[in-house]
Amino acid sequence: MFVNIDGGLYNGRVARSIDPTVRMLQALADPVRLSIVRQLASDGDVCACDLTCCGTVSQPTVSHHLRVLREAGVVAAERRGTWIHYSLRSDAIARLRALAVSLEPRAPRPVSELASRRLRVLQPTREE
Amino acid sequence: MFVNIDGGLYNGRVARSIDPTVRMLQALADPVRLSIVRQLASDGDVCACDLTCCGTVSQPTVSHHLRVLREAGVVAAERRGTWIHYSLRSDAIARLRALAVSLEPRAPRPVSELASRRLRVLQPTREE
DNA sequence: CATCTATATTGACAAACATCGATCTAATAG
DNA sequence: CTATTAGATCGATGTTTGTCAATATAGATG
Repeated sequence: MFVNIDGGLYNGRVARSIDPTVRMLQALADPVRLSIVRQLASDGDVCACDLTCCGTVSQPTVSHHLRVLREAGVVAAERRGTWIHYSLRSDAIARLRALAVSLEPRAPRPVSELASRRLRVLQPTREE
Repeated sequence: MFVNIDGGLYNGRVARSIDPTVRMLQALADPVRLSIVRQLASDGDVCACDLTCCGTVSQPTVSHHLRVLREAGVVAAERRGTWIHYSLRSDAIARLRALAVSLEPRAPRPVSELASRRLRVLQPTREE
């Protein structure tokens, strides 16, 4: 058992990732959950019953997906009487936007960063 | 067997999603793959060998992840002699950014959209 | 209290997935 | 052709995940 590339423990598989960005992406990376998130984005504040009745998945499945989204910090739940209203968390959206921006192509990096690439003394130098 | 919420076929589980955004999110939602993508974003153009040697996962595993990223349209591969260079696809990043923007809170929607919400004749009207 | 409705939880099951060792393929060098 | 190196593919394995039916919980209401 050793520490993995992302800090998670390795025991036959990568451990449940601690990186909040990965957790958010895992939560979004399901058709039903993304559909829920899109509905929350367009409606702002949605009762869980509105999500249950309109989909093709059962109520327990919707509840399960809402739990995944909640535990990943993507949605917030607020009880109002019998109903529970769900809404998107703005920090989650901010995190997603930050990821997109961080992956955007940048201006050429300083030489100091390039110098840290691994040496390849046993291989012919790559052109470029 | 019936059509699912996202158009995929249902046969005990949601079929492999056709939604390219979901495919992209599934590809990104893994610690090793996100780490690869981040390295590609910072280095611009990376030889697969540089990804193999620096991680804690084996070469076949890296190759597998690169395949997933390639098939999801996140990265592009280009052979240069013995090496294969990988780079981020700008359309994938654009898609990610578009998703983030589409989830951003908007100005209040026109009433016409609100009218499509389901009627709840058997329940007391919710305040709000 | 009993009843009803909205959600959550549990348990089970099959499909998908991440991982690795072993092997295969492709390109280059001698 | 042989040897070497970079990558991909295969097969097996254990884990995770999405799904549902059944059941439980929680608030409201009579």
